[in-house]
Amino acid sequence: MAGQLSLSERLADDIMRIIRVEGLGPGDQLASSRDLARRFEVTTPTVREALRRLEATGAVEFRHGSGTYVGPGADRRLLANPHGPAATRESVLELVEARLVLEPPIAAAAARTREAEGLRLMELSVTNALHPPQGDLRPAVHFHVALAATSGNAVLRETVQALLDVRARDQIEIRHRYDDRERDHAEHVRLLDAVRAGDPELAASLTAEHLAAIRSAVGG
Amino acid sequence: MAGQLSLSERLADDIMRIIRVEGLGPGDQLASSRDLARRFEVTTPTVREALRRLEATGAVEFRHGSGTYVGPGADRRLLANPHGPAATRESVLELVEARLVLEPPIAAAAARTREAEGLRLMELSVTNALHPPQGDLRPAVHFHVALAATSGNAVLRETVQALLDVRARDQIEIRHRYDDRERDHAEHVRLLDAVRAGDPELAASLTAEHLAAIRSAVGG
DNA sequence: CGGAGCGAAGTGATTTAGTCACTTTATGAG
DNA sequence: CTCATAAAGTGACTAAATCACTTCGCTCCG
Repeated sequence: MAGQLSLSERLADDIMRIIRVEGLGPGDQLASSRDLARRFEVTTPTVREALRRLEATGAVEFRHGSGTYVGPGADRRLLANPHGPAATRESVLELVEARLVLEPPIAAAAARTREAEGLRLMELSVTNALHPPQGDLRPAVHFHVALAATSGNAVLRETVQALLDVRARDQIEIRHRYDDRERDHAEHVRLLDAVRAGDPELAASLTAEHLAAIRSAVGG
Repeated sequence: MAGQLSLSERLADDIMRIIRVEGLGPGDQLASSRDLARRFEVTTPTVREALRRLEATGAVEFRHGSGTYVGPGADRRLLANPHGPAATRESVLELVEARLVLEPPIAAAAARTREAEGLRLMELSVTNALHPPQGDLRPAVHFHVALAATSGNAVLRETVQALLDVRARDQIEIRHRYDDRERDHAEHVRLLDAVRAGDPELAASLTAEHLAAIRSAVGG
């Protein structure tokens, strides 16, 4: 009753092990399907099944004609379901209300820890919002993710990232409902100041206000 | 620059659509690979790639020789990465600390809402902890998930579920470090009472204490 | 009548072999 | 030097089998 793992599941784990021992990060190219097939002594369709599993979790990305590459998500523990249910008015509201519960304490934790790299990302996100870099193809770190990162806890960062990824799937139809960039920016600046000042209560309450505004805009 | 989705990605979405329009839930059997291949006019390896994607997210499960079945996770928006990084002492601690930030406010929300079905699950979980049902194959709902469900917000429930799924992957090696079932049970009972009484502050602080105990046991 | 065992049918698991489509890069003509 | 083009490498997908496992009905024996 032990090895209940399917071949493609073990294969996927083996491929992740390769990625980790070789220290590959997002954007790095992986060995070709044929190479992997030879290396593990299986056929290419089998390798492809394993890679599809990893693709679903954002661990790898396919580029037709070019190769397979390491994706974001390779080292994340939490993910948004890429095949999750479609958005409804209720589900969008439910998501905002969940963020209203979860993100204020995260902001408070960030104001306590003030992790350096997270602070840098918050500043970067705030400035980029005004001067969107043109030739820059960097993944445009989201402010709330940077805020969570400032807590110094990667699980909290990944949680916020996953919540925003869920929103991203929904937002295609919702975007126009609440897209007040200027107000967003102003609130982000105040939030950044509160974190810089090391004021957990203020950071939490500002986050709550910010999300409450979004909630009412979305139809709460 | 529109349809950048791979065939297996679209196929996976189509299969999820079938599951939803036919109202299939966890445990229900899906059409066979060959049937799906015929229906979508592709070959079986292609269908299998799509199903592997869904398997990775817990949306479907394969049973060799029997069929393909709908899994838990089919309707979840948040997931634990099945191919996430291996557990370390630091990562386990980081996970507990994240829960310490996230779960107290969830407990408070539960004490405010007191959703009926969630309360029932909490009671079930508490009683089952003492009298483990023998012939029962139900997925043994975890107390903290039931607590989150009592908030009435499915995103909060899925968040806690995902966090616990991450722990489950790690816990294989850690289980023996903190397995004080009796103490757990006692704290769960008190927590249930606080929620029943509609006391958000007490529910939050009890949750914080509970998780802090786990943290120090794990080596904080 | 009832249970044990056989076996066929259905299913997933994997292979083999090949074709097509796309991208990148090197080459060579202008 | 520039640009078109050929070549090589890659993923995408097909086609047709074979193997392994599960299930279930049926028969046969008790």
